[in-house]
Amino acid sequence: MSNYRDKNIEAFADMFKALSNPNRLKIFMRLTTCCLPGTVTSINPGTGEAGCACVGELGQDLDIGPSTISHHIKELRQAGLIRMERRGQKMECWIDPETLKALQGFFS
Amino acid sequence: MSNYRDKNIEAFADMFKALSNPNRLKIFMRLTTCCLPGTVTSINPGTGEAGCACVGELGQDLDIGPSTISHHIKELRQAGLIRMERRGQKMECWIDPETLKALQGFFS
DNA sequence: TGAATATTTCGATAGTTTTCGAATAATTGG
DNA sequence: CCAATTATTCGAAAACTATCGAAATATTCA
Repeated sequence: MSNYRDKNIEAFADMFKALSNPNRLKIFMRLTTCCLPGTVTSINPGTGEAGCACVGELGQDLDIGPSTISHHIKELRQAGLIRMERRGQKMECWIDPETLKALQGFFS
Repeated sequence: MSNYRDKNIEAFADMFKALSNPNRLKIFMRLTTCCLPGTVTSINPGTGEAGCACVGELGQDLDIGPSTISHHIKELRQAGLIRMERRGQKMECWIDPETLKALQGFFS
């Protein structure tokens, strides 16, 4: 009887690939940080839960252009790590809680 | 006051890069599996702890040549995920327990 | 409507990664 | 010592990635 990890090797490899670039990892970590109480910047439009940031905010202090930021965020989204939704002119991003749980389980 | 993750972004990115290749991820998972009681194949020469496998064993069922296996295992070692030591003709590999702990902590 | 803001798409380029096969090295046993 | 086993190094080819800048798209506000 194979377990959850064995059935999803490709999906986990995609997640780790998304996190393998330092700039993408910083974006991911910024999102996990702003999900903590006290550092919330806004409310998820989709879930109503606390904790998200727009593309521009996520690209601050990263020394790469907006088109590259956009590309990286797309990679994180396609790996299933983050979710996003338009709110006015901005695109709000937040960590996918199910995926985060899966990653926590992977190493335990 | 910055935390452990923030100080080691590059190191974590290197670990995730090492795990981002499906073949390397399978090797890593095989090692974590054989570390569990009941599936132990041998004893770590370095630590005396249970759970390790040689390069040839790790490459089984992977459909890639031995030089590629060797390359992948080198990547895992350089990322700090595994440790290895010669035992006769074979090189025995095992998971670095400290690094595994760091990864567990990263997502929690 | 038109300017401003925020983000994405596209095409290009430089650099990196995966994999192979051949050659090389380390170890053991006859 | 020699052959067999195990693993590594090297050089090459194909595929992929990170980044840029210009152009395009979406939205708001005056």
